Amino acid sequence: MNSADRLLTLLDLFSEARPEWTAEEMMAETGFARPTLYRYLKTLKSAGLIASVHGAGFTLGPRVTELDYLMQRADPVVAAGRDPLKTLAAIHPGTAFLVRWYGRKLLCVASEVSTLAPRSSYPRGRPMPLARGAISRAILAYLPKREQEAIGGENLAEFARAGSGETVEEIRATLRRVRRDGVAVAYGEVTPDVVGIAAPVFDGGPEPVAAVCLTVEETGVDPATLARLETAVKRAAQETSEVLGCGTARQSA
Amino acid sequence: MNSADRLLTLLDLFSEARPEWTAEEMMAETGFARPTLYRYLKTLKSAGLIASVHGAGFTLGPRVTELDYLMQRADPVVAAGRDPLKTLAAIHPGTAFLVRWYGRKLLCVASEVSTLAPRSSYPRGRPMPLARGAISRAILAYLPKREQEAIGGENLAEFARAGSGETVEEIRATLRRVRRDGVAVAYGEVTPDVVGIAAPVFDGGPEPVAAVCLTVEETGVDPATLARLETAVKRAAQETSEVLGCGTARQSA
DNA sequence: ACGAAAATCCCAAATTGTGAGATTCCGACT
DNA sequence: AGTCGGAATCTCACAATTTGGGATTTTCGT
Repeated sequence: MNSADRLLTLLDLFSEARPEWTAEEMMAETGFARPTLYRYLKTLKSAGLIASVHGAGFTLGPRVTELDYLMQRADPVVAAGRDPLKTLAAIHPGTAFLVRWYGRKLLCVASEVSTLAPRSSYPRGRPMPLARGAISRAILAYLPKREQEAIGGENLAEFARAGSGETVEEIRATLRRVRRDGVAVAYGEVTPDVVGIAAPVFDGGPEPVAAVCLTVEETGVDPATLARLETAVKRAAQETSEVLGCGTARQSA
Repeated sequence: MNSADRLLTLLDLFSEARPEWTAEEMMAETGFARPTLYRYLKTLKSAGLIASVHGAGFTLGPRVTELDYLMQRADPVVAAGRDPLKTLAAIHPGTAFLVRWYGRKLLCVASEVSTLAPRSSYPRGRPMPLARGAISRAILAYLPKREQEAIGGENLAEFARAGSGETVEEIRATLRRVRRDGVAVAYGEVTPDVVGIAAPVFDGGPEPVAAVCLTVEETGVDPATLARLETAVKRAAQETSEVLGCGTARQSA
């Protein structure tokens, strides 16, 4: 681990429970010597990634907000999903949102709310679980076997709890069904009393880059309605993929 | 400039116009040797600040989004301003938003929309101009003389264009009036046909940490309404300050 | 399986980073 | 306004870490 890596580990200190750190606390936590720590802090501060708050302490800085704003505005996936999400949300009261796949991580990146009292919210930046919920399955179903096995093996307990299978092979069987249907459905796996319906988004490459998800209240979703919503979610995902320059073929591949 | 500083300059390459860079392009732009560049990229990638996209190229990475989410959720200013913003937006159709002051930069951090067809939007991360508009004056009015002079001197042309004064002394006179009133008003300085009304937020320290701003359509805002809105904005800013643990005394100091 | 581009490795030279302690700076008090 | 205390920076000797040209390996796409 080189000097730059060490410097960047300072960013990992900040958490929701502990968003503010003094230099002394950082020294204790990281073991860096005083001048070294201050050199690192100076570098991060001049880059705007951290800011010193009045009094004594450091927090994450404005550059983080700026960069995320930039990312959001320049993200072709967000742009492509905007209209499909709006259309989708208008079909049924609930929340329609877009979740990007980052290799080993799922993050909400955009959402449209069409109910006055949403059960849960899915704002940009909210992490979604990797091993349960409709989104998880909608993405994993389209990953190569090797990755499915790796992720399955590392999260067996969570997959089992969600009812996706007790073994890697069972999990893969569940994922094959999702792939056949082109859509995943989950009942209260992420939020109680909420049904999640998700389908993958492609940008031309072999792996999905995101998923479109619609969450609605579980009460009053009869099989016919569910079927209608599944179709709508698939269509939204497909429209998004097409804007990203992906032929429809990939979707069913 | 040390190695870590150079590494972080890579983040500055990304812009809305150019959100994706190949390694070759980065080498050409920065002058880093190939192995050096790849070492830097590896470091940033393992920190999640950049991601390599399928094909060939790099973009900003998921950690940026995660960190901003964290920042937003842990930000006491955002939390303190939530209810006051909602209340404020309900008073008149328009947009009520909160702008944080970061030393030399103003960034929107939260907003509430109460009109169906907003003239402009003020999403988290949007930068606001430093030298024109109600927000600018609401913040600058409460900075120490030295900083007012520095910022005034560096942006004379922009202040003049906004009608805030042709010289540093004139600008300071404008700011004194804002300070006396406790609120700043601007007619179409940032967005045409929109009136901005802003007041500063304090957290107990001597300098403001943010401003509350309300923007409404210029047409149909008679003097009486304006006076009512000014009072409402001041109250929202004051309420926010009080939640942050600042006595009301500071506001008029 | 093959070829091209992308990413990593190797290693000698030397630039840069490190850290203990002293010092300066800045803000908070009276 | 003056003084105190903690926060941030400086100094400098030592050496560890970074650098980069070129070769090599890996990873895709076809």
